[in-house]
Amino acid sequence: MTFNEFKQMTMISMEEICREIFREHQKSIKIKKEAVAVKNLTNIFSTTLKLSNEKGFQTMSLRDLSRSSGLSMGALYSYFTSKEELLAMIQEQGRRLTRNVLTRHVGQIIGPKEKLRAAVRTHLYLTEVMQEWFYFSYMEAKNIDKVQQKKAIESELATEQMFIDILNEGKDKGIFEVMNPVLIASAIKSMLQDWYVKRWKHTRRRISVDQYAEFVIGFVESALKPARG
Amino acid sequence: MTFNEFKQMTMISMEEICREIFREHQKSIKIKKEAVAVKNLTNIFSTTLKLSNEKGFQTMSLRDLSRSSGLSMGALYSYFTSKEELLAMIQEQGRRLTRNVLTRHVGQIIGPKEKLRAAVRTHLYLTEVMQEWFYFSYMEAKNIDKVQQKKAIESELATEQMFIDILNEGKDKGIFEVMNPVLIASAIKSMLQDWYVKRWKHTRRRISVDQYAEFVIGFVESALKPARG
DNA sequence: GTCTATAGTGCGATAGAC
DNA sequence: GTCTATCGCACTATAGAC
Repeated sequence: MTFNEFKQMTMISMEEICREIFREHQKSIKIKKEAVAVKNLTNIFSTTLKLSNEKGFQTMSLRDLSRSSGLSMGALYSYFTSKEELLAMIQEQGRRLTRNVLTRHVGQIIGPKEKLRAAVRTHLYLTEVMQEWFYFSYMEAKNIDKVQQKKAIESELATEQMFIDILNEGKDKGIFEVMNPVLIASAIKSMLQDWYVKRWKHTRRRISVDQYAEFVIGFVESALKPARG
Repeated sequence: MTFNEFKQMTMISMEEICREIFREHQKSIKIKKEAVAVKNLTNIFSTTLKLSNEKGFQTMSLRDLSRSSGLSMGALYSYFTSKEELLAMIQEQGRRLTRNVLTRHVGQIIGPKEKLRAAVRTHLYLTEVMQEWFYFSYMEAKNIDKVQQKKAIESELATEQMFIDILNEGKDKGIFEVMNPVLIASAIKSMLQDWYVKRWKHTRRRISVDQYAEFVIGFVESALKPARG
C-alpha cells in the first residue's frame, strides 16, 4: 500500500468517526440533523486542532475558536457542554482511529519481520495523515481529567504492547535476537513519536515519511541481529 | 563519574545559574539584596516547575504560585515584570545549564566511541537531575514568544549537532559505519527525550538511569557496526 | 521587602430573540 | 439552528500601607 492510498482510506475513516462521535454524544449535542451536526463538528474539531497546536488548548479561548470556525459562541455550545468536553471528544476521536487503523493494517500480516515493518510503516503513515491530532493529543495529555488520562495511558501502552508482542514472536521463532523487547519497543515508539512531535525538524531537512520509515526499520533491524563476532 | 557525583556537581551549578539570572535581570527585579533575591528566585522557579508540570504553565495561575511558594502576589511581582517573563527566565536558566554541562563533560573526552558514550550518559544524567526543567521546557515551548522560540530551537539543534559531529568523527576514523549521521543523531535524541518526557513509564517499569543509558548506548552501537554478511 | 486590597480585563457559559 | 447580548467569575497586574 502506498502512502496516498493509505491517506484516502483514513480520510474516509475520519468522517465515519465524526459521525460515530455525534451519535455517542447526542445527549450533549443539541443539533438533531445528522448532516448539519457532522459538518459542523468536523469544522470545530479541525479548527480546535489548528489553534491548539499553535498556542495550546488552554490558551485558545472559545472566542478564538468562534472567530476561526465562523460559528458563534452560542452555536459552539450546541455541540458540546463545556470546553473540557470538547477536549475529551477530540482525544476520543483519535484514540478510536488509532486502534481501528493499527488493528486493520497490522493484524492480518503473517511473520514477525513483515509485521514489524508493517507496524512501523502504518504508524508513521497514520501519524502523518493525522498529524494535527497526534500532536494535540501528545501535548494536551496533562490538561485532561483523570478518567481521560487513564484511557490515554492505556492507549499508549497498547500500541507499545503491539511492538513488544511482535518482538517476542520474532524471538520465539528465532528470527530476532532481542535482549530486551520492552526497551526496544519503547525506543521504536519514541522514534515514531519524534516524527510528528518534531515535524518542523524533519520538514526542514526534507525527509519524507517513506525515507523515515526505511530508516527506522533499518535501524531497529540492525539491533535485532547478533553482534559481529 | 557516578550519577551521584554528577548530581552534586550539577546542583551547585544550579545555584550559580540562579545567581547569574538575578544579575542579568536586575532591571526587572526590584529586590537589591542578592542573598534574598537568589533564595526567593530559586523558590519561585522550582514551585513554577512543579505546578506547571502538573497542569501546564497557562493553567497555573499566579495565585496558585503565590499559595504554593508562600510569597504574596505583590512579592512575586518584585521578581518579574510579567508571567511571560517568568517563563522566559526559566527557559533561559535551563538552556544555559545544558550548554555548560554538556560542554564541560563531553568536550574533554578523546575518541568517538568514548565521546558517544559520554554524551549519552551525560545527557541522561543531566535530564535526570533537571527532570522538571526539561519536561517544562519541552511542553511549554509553544507558549513562548518568537525570540525565545528561536533560541529554544537553536539550543535543541546544537545538542543534536554534537551527536552528528561525534558520528562523523567516528565515520572518518573508520570506527563507525554510519549511513546517515543526521537521522541516527535524531533517533538518539528522541530516545534521550523519551527518558524525561515519558518518565512515568520508565519509573513504573523500574528502569534506572544507568540501565537506560546502557540500553541506548548498546542499541546505537549495534547500528554503527556493519550488518552481518 | 513584603503585604493586602483592588482595578481592569477577558474568560466560560447561558438566555432569549429570530 | 444560529445569533447577539450579557452574567458572574477568576485572572494578571498594580498601588499603597506597613
